[in-house]
Amino acid sequence: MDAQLKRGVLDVCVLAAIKNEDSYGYKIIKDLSPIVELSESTLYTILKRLETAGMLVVRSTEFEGRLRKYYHITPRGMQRILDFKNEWKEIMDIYSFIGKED
Amino acid sequence: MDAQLKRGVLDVCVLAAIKNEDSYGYKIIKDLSPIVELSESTLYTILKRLETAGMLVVRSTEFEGRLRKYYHITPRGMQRILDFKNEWKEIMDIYSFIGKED
DNA sequence: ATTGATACCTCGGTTTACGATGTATAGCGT
DNA sequence: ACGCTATACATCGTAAACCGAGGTATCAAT
Repeated sequence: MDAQLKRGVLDVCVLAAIKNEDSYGYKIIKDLSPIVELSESTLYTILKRLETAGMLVVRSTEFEGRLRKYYHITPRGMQRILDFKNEWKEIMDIYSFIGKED
Repeated sequence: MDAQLKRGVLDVCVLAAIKNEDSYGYKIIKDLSPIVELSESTLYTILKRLETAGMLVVRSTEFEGRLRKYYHITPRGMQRILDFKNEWKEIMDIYSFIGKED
């Protein structure tokens, strides 16, 4: 999928990936891979960004000798998802316009 | 609408705006404004980009003393629209994923 | 004469996806 | 013992692209 098209949706995808159950970086990538491909460098950048924005909180744990950071969505993060859904109507209007009069 | 969300769709919007009838910069902005807001600086950047990519061709004319550059879509530009429509399924999958299990 | 609409364009800032690269542990096959 | 793969984190530099601010110019209306 085109990199430009991902902008604006990747953030929300990551939030959606942790919405129902806390998750960690490596697992988020695996879970999202059937839906959207994203690299590790991109994911960790997004996670840092969302944390700074207060849309998720981090809890560092140790799992089988390896560091594992669990991410938990905040109310602000949930709101971000709702905002995106409200914006979806506009996206659909754009699609209708593009497909008009073939 | 969020600037990031526009990426990847604005190009196609501009192509769609000239798809059925040749148009010029100022008019394209007016025609698109109900669908997507975009600034002049953005539009002219996009037009130059699409021209370089061979997706449209330009014809300069004079209209009531003012310069007016008409843009005409090429087969490659039409193909770009088709490609976008094929990518739409992936976008819908993303939306389904985000809305899943509320 | 001044304002607003029409019509074009450029520059710099900011955001963001991604490849390349680095660190470290655990487990498996040879 | 050694290498490879999977797991799991992180940083850096690059390129793409939207936009505000600013610039130029014509024409109509006040």
